[in-house]
Amino acid sequence: MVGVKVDGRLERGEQTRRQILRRAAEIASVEGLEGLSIGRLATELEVSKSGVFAHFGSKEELQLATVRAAAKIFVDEVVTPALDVPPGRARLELLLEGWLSYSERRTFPGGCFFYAVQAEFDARHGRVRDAVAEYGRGWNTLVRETIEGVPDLAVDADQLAFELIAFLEMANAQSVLHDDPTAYTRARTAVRSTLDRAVQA
Amino acid sequence: MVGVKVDGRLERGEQTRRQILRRAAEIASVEGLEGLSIGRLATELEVSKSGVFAHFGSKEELQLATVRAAAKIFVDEVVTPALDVPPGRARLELLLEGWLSYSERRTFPGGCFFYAVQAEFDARHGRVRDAVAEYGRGWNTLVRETIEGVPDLAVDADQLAFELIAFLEMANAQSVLHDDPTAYTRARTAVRSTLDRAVQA
DNA sequence: AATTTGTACGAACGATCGTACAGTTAGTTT
DNA sequence: AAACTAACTGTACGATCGTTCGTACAAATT
Repeated sequence: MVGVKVDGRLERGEQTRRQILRRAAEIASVEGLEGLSIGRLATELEVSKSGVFAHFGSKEELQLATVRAAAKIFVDEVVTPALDVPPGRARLELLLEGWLSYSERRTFPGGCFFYAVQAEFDARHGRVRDAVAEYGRGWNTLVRETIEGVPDLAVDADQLAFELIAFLEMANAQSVLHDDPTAYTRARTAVRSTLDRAVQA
Repeated sequence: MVGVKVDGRLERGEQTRRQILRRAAEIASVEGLEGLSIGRLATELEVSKSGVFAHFGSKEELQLATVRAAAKIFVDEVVTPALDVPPGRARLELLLEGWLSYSERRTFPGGCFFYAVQAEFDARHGRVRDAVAEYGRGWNTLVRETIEGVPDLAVDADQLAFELIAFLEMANAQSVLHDDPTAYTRARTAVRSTLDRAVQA
């Protein structure tokens, strides 16, 4: 039964909502979640301002929904492919390379969505910051646990996760700011040598 | 002749300007250079909005002046102390530790000013982004040249600078976002082991 | 066929944004 | 003492912000 009875109105609403959130995530990766404005979003999508607003009820809810939508894209692009291979060094390398590729191919036009919004909200207060921080913790945890799944790797997993993630974010930052794709090469070099060193410990 | 004849009006103006820019840099490190508003700045400093505006003539000029003012603080806090010791490993370590301390002690309330504004402007266009990118290049160059001043360190200086700076920025990001001071410990560990490994190469 | 439900619209609100300009005040020059 | 100058103020502007509300219309339910 593929064709479940579906309300055409709800269907249309969800589609509009998806379009709004996709565009919102794109804008936010460049101009930040505060740079997002409901009016601009409406103009670019050629819908009414109140139409956009009605989907979320407040700007804060729009920002939260945008973060969730971006997280879904991130998971699809980076996390899920890595979880498709068994734990071990291959999974770890796929996870890291997946991140670099996700950033490098500009899944979001401003580079990694979460790099942008973490830096934007890190020193603020409120629900958006809390949500962003929570996703950051989730990413840290995933990397750490993936490291722990690698045998013959008797190092501090937290420390190694810190260093590896640092390389990824640095590559994103440098490549976007200076339009310099070699940053990804440097990150790959750093990841490989750090991993090699950790395995022979 | 210490008491050079000075125009008291210009003197007062410069002092006001300095107060504006100090506060502007503090705000921008938390809320970003776009989060800065002339009206808010005026309210907090208890001066008139037009008084603030008159000092710069446009918001973009205020942003540029804020970046320059923050750069001066950064140089005073991080760069100058390191240049006071002769080139070599001691200077490199002082430079890196100076940065970590500058971030850790919250010279700017939102952590490193340049981390915040780089992430904010990296994907934009215009004079502010160009200025921020230029200071970023200057910092990269300084770290690389300081590395090159260390004897018995036959590694790719660009690569090493990439990795070391990555650790610093990661510490800043993690500590601010998660209110976690142990990020600095991790960065110091990473810096030391990376440096030790580079020196025995 | 009548009624309810959900999406989207248009107009308007108070607040705040950056900016403009004429006027006030205080220190400098003549 | 008069003329001038620089910092600063007060008021006002058009634009845009997030938000509210009443309405229009299509789809689903009765």
